[in-house]
Amino acid sequence: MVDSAALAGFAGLLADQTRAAMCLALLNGKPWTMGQLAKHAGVAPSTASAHLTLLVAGGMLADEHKGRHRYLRLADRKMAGLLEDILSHIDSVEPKAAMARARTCYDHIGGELGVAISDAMLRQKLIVDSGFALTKDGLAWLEQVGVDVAALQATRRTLARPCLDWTERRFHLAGAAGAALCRTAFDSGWIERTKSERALRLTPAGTAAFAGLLGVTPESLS
Amino acid sequence: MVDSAALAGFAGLLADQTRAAMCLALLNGKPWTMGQLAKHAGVAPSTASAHLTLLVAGGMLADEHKGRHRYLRLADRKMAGLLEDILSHIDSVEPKAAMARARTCYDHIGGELGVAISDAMLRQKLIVDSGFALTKDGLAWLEQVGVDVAALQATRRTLARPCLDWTERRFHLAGAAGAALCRTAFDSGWIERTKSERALRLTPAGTAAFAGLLGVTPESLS
DNA sequence: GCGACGTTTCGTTGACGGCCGCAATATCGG
DNA sequence: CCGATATTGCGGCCGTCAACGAAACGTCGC
Repeated sequence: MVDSAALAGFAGLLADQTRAAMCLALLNGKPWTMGQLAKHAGVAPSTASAHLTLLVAGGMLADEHKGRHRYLRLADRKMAGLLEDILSHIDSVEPKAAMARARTCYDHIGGELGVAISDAMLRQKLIVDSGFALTKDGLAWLEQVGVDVAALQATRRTLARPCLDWTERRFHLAGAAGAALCRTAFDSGWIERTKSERALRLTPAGTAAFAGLLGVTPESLS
Repeated sequence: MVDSAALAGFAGLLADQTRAAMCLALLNGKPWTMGQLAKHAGVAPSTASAHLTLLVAGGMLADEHKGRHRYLRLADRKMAGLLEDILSHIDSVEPKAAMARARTCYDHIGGELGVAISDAMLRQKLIVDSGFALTKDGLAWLEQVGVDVAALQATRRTLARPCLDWTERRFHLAGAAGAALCRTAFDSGWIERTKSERALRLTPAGTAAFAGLLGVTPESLS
């Protein structure tokens, strides 16, 4: 039996807006330094340091001292998953047009939606299994979607690569192509940001678009 | 920014031990009255009333006025599911700072440490397989550890019995001997309480002691 | 209607926690 | 070694919130 003190103590870690903001910032899976988090949360470094010490002691975060920096990240994937569970529950109070837990991972689409898209692209041989490199069909498909492939190839950035999602433990499409696809999805009104600035909502238009382009059905996202 | 406020607000509902105790009590799915919850949480009715109003306003609980009673229950099944998710995560995170998932089970040692100790005692025939009764060697071993066996036998309490651990689904030593062993371990500095008051931390001295007395190695606790 | 009981509101008290600035410590670059 | 940068520790201030008792309110049983 988990006693009330343990539950209250754990919840107390997130019950402060400053600490909550820090944990949310770390949801992208990348380590931040103490100073970055302090600035992000809008508090003095000394204040942030105390908060982060609390969060680490409470098992929410893990830290690593490297030189004069203290890098912080979520303790593990399970913690990231729990945070997202809580967030999705909070979000679910409002209209639930979103049928999937989707979110941006830096500049590309992550979460279940990202994995579903990548799965479908693999199935249709638009990308290859190893390294997620785009096939000829994949390049053509991107053009059809509305991406300026030539412009992408002009940059030095890797065109397509896999990115491991925290909670899904699955790969999804990243790289220049992933970012371009995400931008197109926004521009076309297929996805839009929720208030949380991190979560995505798949619009009805987006549902139709992904169904037509990839055969991704709403059921495959549940 | 807006998101962190929502998260902090929600977590804040559970961040108080009194409110946490109330929510835990409601996890059985049955409605409780205000007075019952007040007594259960150990606070005055006026205090409990304020807390429950908060929890209802925050969407965690639902209430229903019937006559002169106010019946409270979790808002919905999803909320109950979320609570259980959080609790299960806490269970796996709580002992993270310790080298083993140890905890007290009433007055004796439970968790992985308790199971490991009992396993070792079985292996060394200090207790018998059925009923965990102490053997002659077991009584001598307890004396060696520093337990006043004669004093234990003077009480009416069962000397040794098995206790089924919640999460391990394995038996560990309980009864007067289990309690005495736990007390000795505290007094000798082999184990100490973490802040959570429920989890235990095995000290280096404890690691050495259990290794010498039972051949229990840290590896067997992982 | 009249107590008995459960609940709520109000006002007060006291403790805890977040915040800052400043000083101290540790590391990196030159 | 020195200045710059990053982080931590220490006081002290201030707002917030949980706690209580007393009193008011509403309901039930007789």
